[in-house]
Amino acid sequence: MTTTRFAPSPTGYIHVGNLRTALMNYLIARKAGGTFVLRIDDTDPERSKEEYVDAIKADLEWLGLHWDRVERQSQQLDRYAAAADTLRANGRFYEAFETPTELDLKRKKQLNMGKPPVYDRAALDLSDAEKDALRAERGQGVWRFKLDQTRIEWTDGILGDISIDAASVSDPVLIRQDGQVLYTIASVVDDMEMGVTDVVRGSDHVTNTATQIQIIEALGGTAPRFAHHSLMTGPQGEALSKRLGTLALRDLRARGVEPMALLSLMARLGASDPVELRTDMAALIDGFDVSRFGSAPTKFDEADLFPLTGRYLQSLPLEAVAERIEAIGVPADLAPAFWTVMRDNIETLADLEGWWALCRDGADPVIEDEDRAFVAQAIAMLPAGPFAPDTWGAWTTAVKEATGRKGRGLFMPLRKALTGQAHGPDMAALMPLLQVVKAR
RNA sequence: GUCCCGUUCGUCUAUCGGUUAGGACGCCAGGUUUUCAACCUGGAAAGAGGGGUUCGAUUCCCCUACGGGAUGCCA
Repeated sequence: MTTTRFAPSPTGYIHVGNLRTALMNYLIARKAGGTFVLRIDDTDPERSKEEYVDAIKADLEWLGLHWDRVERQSQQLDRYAAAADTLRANGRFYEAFETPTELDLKRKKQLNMGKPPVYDRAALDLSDAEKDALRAERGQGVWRFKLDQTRIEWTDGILGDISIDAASVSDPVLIRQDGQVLYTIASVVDDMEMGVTDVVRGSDHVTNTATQIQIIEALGGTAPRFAHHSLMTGPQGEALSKRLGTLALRDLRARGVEPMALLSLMARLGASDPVELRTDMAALIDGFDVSRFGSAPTKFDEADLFPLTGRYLQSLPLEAVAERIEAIGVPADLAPAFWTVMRDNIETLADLEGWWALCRDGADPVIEDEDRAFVAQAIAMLPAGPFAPDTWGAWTTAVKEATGRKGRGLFMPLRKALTGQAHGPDMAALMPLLQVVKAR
């Protein structure tokens, strides 16, 4: 049975980058009829905050990415300790005593000599007496996993065949000096115990995967399938991390982005399938295939979200937005007509307010110099309100006969005089909603 | 520095050595609509650079450049 997981650490709000990972895992699980686990990676008590746990859940729920199970790493600490014992028993775990400063110095030296900054395994040569002495002097050491220095290979669901030389990677620290268990082992233990079959995450984890494969094997497990999607960049190819501040899900939500618009983009961007609006999750699940994603960095442009949002809104019936329309002050009797007219002309629901203000208060007319006389004459012919659905047709026909104008030259000046804009809803349908004509 | 991955129209991408290099979105132009939008038709638009291998390279190999990632007692 397919089991996937989304494993955010509650150290901030989730953003579009996280969402891509979450969504892929969600869609894979749903498509296979499997299980989608939400795992809160809160092993770091310093940075993890409860506030963010709640925020992450709220964001996922807003999008409709419902999880089947939720787990917290902070409640699995005994399992990690047990795994550490296994590694010790296997001879794959060793204690090291270098201070962060010493390690930093070693790395700099290696770099200067043009060598890769890989931990030199000096601790492996320590005798028991030396360890005792160091422990007495410095306290507990850190525990490192002893990599088997061969090439680590796997077939990645997106990247294809990957091969990494373990000798080019430092033996990972799995337990800190203060005893805190680190992500690398916690993640592996959880994936094994939760029966995760498919690990889909960002390509920033590729090197982790190499070491984790060895850890899994050392613990007697079998590696799951891995797939690493590319990371996104901004529209210019710049690292997205610089702009992530404005790309949190809650910011996008505040800016009026609709969940299905966001999901439609994220589920296809970077894949060979066209990005088009899907109005429900089933349609998204249906065409999803992680192997169709490319491995090159993907440019993400938040501007793409708004046309999709607009198209989504067009598909909504009045009931879906009735509350919002009432909230901006549209009388109940006008609401159906208002929504029918406006939904084709908005990008986000926030745009409705402007249109309602225009209907309620009228718009400052925009009149070109050469149209001044024409508009004055036409406005004089405009019947008194309230307007009916046939007002526009009757009025423009009369104006046409009186002035000889026709086509665009007839309608555009009138549109601009009444709405102050060159673009907007169908005038015939808009007229009954217009309460005030400032051009009078 | 070292390691991993990458680079095809503006964007996301297709192409398992031989194609007029295809599609989608966007853009432009016509058409339709008595206005806006929508829609229809058409159009412009791409293989980073240099070497190989081959009858033939976007495709395979090498180098260079550029981009992203990794190189933590973060995740």
